[in-house]
Amino acid sequence: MLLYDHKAIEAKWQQYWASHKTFKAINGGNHPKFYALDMFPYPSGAGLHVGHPLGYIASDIVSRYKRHTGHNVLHPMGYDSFGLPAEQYAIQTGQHPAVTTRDNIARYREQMDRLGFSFDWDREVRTSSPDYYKYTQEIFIMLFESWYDKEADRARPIEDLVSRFRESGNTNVQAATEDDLPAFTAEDWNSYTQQQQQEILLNYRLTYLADTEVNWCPALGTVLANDEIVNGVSERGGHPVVRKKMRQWMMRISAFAERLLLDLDDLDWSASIKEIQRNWIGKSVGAMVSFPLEGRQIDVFTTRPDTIYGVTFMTLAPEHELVDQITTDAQRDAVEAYKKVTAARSERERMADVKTISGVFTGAYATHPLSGEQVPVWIGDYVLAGYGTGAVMAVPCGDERDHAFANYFANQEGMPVIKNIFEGVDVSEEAYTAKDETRITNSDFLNGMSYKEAMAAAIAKLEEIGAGKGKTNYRLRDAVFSRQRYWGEPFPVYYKDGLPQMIDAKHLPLELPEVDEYLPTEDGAPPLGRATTWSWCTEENKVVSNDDNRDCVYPLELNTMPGWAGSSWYMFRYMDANNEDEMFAQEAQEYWQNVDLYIGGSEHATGHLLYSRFWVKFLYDRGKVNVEEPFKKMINQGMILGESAFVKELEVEVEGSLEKRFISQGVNAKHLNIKSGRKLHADVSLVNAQNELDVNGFKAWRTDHATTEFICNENGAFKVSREVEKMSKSKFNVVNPDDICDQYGADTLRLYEMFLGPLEQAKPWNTAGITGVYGFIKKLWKLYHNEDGFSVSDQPASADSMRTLHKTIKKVREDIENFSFNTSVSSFMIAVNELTTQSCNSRQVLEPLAILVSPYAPHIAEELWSLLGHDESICTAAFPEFEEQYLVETSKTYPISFNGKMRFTLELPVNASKDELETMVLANDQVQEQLAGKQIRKTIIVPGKIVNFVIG
RNA sequence: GCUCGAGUGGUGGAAUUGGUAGACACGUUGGACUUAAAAUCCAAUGGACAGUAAUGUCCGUACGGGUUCAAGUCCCGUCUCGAGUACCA
Repeated sequence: MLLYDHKAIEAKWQQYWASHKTFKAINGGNHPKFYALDMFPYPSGAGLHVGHPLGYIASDIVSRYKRHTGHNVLHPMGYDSFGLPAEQYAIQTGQHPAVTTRDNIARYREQMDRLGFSFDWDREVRTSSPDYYKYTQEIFIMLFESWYDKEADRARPIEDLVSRFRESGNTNVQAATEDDLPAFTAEDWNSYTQQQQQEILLNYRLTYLADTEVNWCPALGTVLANDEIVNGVSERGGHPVVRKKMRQWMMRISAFAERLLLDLDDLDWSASIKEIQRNWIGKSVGAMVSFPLEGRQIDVFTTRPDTIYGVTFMTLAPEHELVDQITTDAQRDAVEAYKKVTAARSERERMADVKTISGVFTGAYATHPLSGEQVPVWIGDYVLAGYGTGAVMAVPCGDERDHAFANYFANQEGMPVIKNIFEGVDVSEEAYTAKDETRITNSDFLNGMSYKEAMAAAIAKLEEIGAGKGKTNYRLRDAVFSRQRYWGEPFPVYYKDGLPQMIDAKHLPLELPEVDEYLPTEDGAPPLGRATTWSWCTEENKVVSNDDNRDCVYPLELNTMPGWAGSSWYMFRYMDANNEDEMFAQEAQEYWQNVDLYIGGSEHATGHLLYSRFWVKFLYDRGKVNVEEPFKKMINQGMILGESAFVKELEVEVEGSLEKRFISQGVNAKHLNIKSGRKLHADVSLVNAQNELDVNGFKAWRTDHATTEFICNENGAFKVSREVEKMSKSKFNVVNPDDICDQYGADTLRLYEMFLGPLEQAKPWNTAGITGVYGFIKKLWKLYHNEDGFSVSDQPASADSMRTLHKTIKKVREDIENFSFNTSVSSFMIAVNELTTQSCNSRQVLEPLAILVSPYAPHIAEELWSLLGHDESICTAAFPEFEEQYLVETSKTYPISFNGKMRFTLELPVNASKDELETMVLANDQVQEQLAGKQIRKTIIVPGKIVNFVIG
């Protein structure tokens, strides 16, 4: 084979790897383990574009490198195959989502197989497969049967809690629950009915049913989690979202807030993702303070108890439950009117418009717990019902929002003059929000204290008089876990007397029922409400018809689980993917531990990456796994952007009537009578590297524009304009990896994707640039061939060639360790260019070179390896070791600078001392020339680096 | 608004601890081969100025300052872009 035929070579080796199971990972053995994981894809109908494989290529390079360096590598792939698009498609076409999903997966698989990934496909998982989701259901049951012990700071079995209740009631139990659960004694507990006991336990379980304000998306017919909403509309589809009260399954992730925050420190993740998670968890340390009011009390959370004497008024959220009770008759009409107005404003309006200040005085006065003063109580929508207690103590001198509110309502009834408690600070114009630079004044016992001292003293005093206590608040809310959808995991739950009951894990999976349509029922129940066989028989332990009237038959839950359920634990399933008896064997997990390298997009920062950390901590507490974090190191690959092509369309007036014209980029349009213009996307496949449009192709594609006249440039070509945008079908700028593989091959595509730039950066795709790496591959091939065919000599290589080789070994090893793949590709190019110049065809160099490139371009490497006479796959070859001796040089090219400016270079002995260097350099003619009689004021010589003269 | 990150040729991007800015590619231009095209190969390519030329000088890493023998790299200020967040008390 003289010519490099990428199609034949790549097909041959892909087949070889598949039939030999080259990448099958074994659990155990003497080699150190390495677990490289990609975020598994949702198999969409559009297939892969060139942006998708970027991360897969990077993880594949690392995986192949780790195999070469003697690691046992786990590198699996699977599909996050429950999700909305398949269901939307089902609604439109009636095709079962399972069918759509299966077809899409087949296409993804085909595309991935062409790229030569070293996945162990025997471990594939699909979240929508009952073999998999039965364990997702099992974890749900485990969560239901657990509570969070704050004292031990971990999750525990619920039986444990029950026995505590039986012995001593709930007064000594510190559990993560909603606030203010009524206290009961052991006698109380034991006197409760089964039903009452279950209702109480529901308040403690890690997954529980609750009536909560949820984000309801009418267009999608489902609720959405906070992280599924972007700018007040749904992340998918951009539909409006409204608040609605619904009974939903919730996940008590808030119990884990502190651990989720703390353990971030030890993760090798990007600073930005960690920061996003920190903000999302939103820890704030402060105090709860109670303000009595006519036998009731208003509780507030504040991060600034040091400013307690600066309280000028209080503000409640309009939805606050006390509002109706405390409002005076005189203010009632105004308060009612305001409540009406704010309730009508959608969440989105409220968010978009944060500048408008609004509020109403309730007429009520609370009592300041320390000073005893009367403090007017207002309502205002700048206070959020959902955070803290839904009420604030307003300190205008130290808080901008309070200051703005006080200013806006200054001189009105119920708005006193702003109290100032900061020494020597003027707060008449704006609030003083700095903490550390002043002392407290006008504050009784806090006078003269700093922020820190006053914080501690105020909390101590409040605790002493029973008016408050130190408290830490988190922004992180419990997660809504119910979705009113069809294509998700069914809950293993049936209802008996309105109380949820778990199906025993041994009867799982509870498989999705068939439905006639994938829409909600007429009375608004989720799609599962359409199933006629969707009841649970507790005697037969199976799903039975809804018509079954026996006493042992109960209705099943109609909601399904959200997309993040299956993806929260899949990294463990890969460790023992075909286990039919349990989710994974303990030994398998103990062997593989957790993921050493996780590669995926940063868009999952507050969804998948937070929820999976939560589930892993839970599984750890319950002894299922021995690690607390799923992903030790993570890299977030940047998006590959598309280069869209645009055709400019003008509307011109010709003899009194309006006509359309397409005009080429760079053509002067002054002679036309232009009325308006716009640009249309042109499919990038119709545009060549010179930005010239295939006009006939365009006309055939956009038949609606077939008759429009094209105004071409002087060469008769029609040029489009280019713009970088997100790669997507709707922008007609999608580049398909299959096309690239056909034309250039997978090795070239892999190299080119890496060559584009640093993995983590977003960058535009430009197919034209691929010829550079394609040329490299061909030059690499030629190194091993002469006119007659394969030809490698057994003669030792020259010193130059050995230097080139070892320089490259060093660089590539460093680059892979640092995930700097783009610079490796450059150094391969340099190596091949140099070896070509050196006419090197020595086995001594070409054999290790094949191994060096094999993680990046595995097909050509395998082919060369086999041509070199090896029977085994190159994957088993040891990665070349770098040997310093080949890089040792006798001389070094020194830059000689004058006043910091490099003037020329000199070859000087590498081992010369400072003094020797100085003597040699000064003896040089060029130096004397540069000096031109000027004096040397200072000489800086750094051996191995530089020589610099300061002259003048 | 706040938080984080980033600004280097026409383009993607290189550049250990401060030590020869622009590696490697793309594109462009010129040339070779060819009836022609493609492919391939060779040469030039940050800008300005001077010179027939080899070459030399000056300016250049968003902008303005500073530290240093020496700054893309360190410090201060400004601007722009991107990401996250959005009244979180």
